[in-house]
Amino acid sequence: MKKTTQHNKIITGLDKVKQDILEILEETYQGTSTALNFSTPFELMVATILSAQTNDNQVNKITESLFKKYRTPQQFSTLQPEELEQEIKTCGLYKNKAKNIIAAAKLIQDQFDGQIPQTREELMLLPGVGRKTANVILSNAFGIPAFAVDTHVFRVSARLGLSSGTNPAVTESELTALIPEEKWGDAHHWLIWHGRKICIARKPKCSLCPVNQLCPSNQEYEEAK
DNA sequence: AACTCGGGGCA
DNA sequence: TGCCCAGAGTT
Repeated sequence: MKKTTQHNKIITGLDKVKQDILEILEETYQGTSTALNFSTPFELMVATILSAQTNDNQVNKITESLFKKYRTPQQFSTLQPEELEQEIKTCGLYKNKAKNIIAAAKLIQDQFDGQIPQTREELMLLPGVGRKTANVILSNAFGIPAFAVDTHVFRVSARLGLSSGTNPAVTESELTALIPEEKWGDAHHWLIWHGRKICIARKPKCSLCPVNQLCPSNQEYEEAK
């Protein structure tokens, strides 16, 4: 039983570090979150598909004029790929995205009565919608709790020891268990913001990191310099 | 598990 | 000018 007690103490200590990290991130990045406001779930889906491997700026620049011309699944489903490609050319990967968006619109028309589905399983049937995009739609459009794990969330949470870094789905469940539901939205923004500004993929700026004293990966990056 | 799509941002 | 990137699909 002594072993069990000791084990519990170690787990508690680790959890304390995780909570400290999350608290510092919260203080550091408060007010930096940007709301995802689109008038319909379908528009959010289109914008989220467009944002893959692309700077948000590129998407924000075109969505207003794009949705002024086309808004509904019905309207997108009748587009020719070349028409949509022209509209979204500045977002990168545009041929795939155009094809997927049109196909998704058709599927919503044909199989979902023109309404975008509200379960992850059904959302992931839509071309161009993977687990991350499905979770973005669930949480932002329908208020259904779902932690969207993109590459930033995946990398940063793994480096900080908040997750195992096995794969995005595992990270999703680990963060879901670690962070209180009412803070998922904030935590998501902190991790992404931190990943963009400080904990970047190559040569992370550990000296500027507000949690570098608590981070299990800090030493390794400092030594690598 | 590796490859592909791709223009824009940034060193 | 070259390298990298807020994913998802295919093989």
